[in-house]
Amino acid sequence: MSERPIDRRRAETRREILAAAWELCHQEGLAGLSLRELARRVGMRAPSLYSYFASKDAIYDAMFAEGQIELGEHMSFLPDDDLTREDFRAGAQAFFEFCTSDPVRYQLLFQRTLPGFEPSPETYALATDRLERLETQLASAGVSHRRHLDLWTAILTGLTSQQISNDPGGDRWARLLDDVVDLFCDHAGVPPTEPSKNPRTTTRSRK
Amino acid sequence: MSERPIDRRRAETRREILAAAWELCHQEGLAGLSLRELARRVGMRAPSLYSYFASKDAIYDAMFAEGQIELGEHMSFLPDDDLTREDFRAGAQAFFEFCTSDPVRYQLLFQRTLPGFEPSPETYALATDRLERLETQLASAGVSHRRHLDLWTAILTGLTSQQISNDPGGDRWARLLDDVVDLFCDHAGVPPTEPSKNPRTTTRSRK
DNA sequence: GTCTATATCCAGATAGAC
DNA sequence: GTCTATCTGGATATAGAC
Repeated sequence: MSERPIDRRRAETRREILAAAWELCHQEGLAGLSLRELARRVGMRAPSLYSYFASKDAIYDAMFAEGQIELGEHMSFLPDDDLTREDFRAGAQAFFEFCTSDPVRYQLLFQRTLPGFEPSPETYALATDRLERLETQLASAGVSHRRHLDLWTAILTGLTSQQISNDPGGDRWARLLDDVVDLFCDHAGVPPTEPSKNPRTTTRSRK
Repeated sequence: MSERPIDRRRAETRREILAAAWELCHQEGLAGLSLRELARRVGMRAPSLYSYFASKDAIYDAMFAEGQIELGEHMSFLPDDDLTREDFRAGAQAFFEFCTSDPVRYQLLFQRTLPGFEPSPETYALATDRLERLETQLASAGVSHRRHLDLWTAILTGLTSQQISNDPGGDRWARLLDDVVDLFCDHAGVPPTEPSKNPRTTTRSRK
């Protein structure tokens, strides 16, 4: 289970390559990733990359996995049980911020735009695990219909993708977030937070 | 103003090339458009395409324009004045169907995923004209805040993109459409349609 | 005017020397 | 592990036949 020095070094080089790949994609677009240029940036020739990744798609796959893990960490502040309306608001804000802060990452994780690329089963499992956790969280707030889960994801990705496509760097859709969360919560039956109490320490009326 | 035969022929060949380009993109993905393969499919060699389009991006631009015009036609059944809640429902259904029926076209029109490609000003004007018409239509139903316009587009593109990305060919998000339209209309103050009257022939209570 | 042929450049990927 | 050399093939652009 412990890492040999050779594996540590190898993992470090992989990380270095991935960091350069992200930077390159930020500059040239997700599909603009070129192995020659990527290799140049880490002081290699293109064929040497194949010692670390089996193919260009394997690099995309590792980036996809990295993005999913980052998203999981970014959302990990949310409790698994007894979500309040405040948690919905904070969760929406966090997801929105995560996505809009890196449109290229958003494109890789949530849009299917790279011809021929599909995440590997192991990597895709990261995405489904995350969705299952969300399902659990919503259910803990009494939102247990798949319709409501689907509505929640549609609302969030809708605001997010509009913000990215039509007002990058701005807040035209960001400002709608709180209203939309309230709209959803009213619809899905998540009770309003009592303004006089602290939602994180109050006993909930729901059992 | 009238077309010379030579221009007619040229326009026809352009249309033929565009049709083949759409077919190729449907098969290989939007970014998978190859000029060699495109030329092969219309019985040409690649360089001959340059007699009809100045560049590959010019082909994308023409496809973008074509898509915008198709969308305009697809939505043209909607009146410009006095939209009812029924019109919102029908409009949402029509937009959703238009988008999900051709994910590649949706990607070209609404997502910014082709590195380096931007529609020309003339072509982009088709998109802004369409959005202005939508603005007018919403205003005619008393929905005149930009917040509501933005919410409407976010909701529609959210449901649409989720359907395309996560349940292509299915109806998982399509089934949410009517509920969401009602949610939006309640929020934006579009009055419910009286069930006993025909919304297209009834005198509206709103002036 | 439109075509074929060709030139240049760049892409992902592999073989094999070291 | 990293390199050079090379394969296949796409994108752009030009020359010149017809």
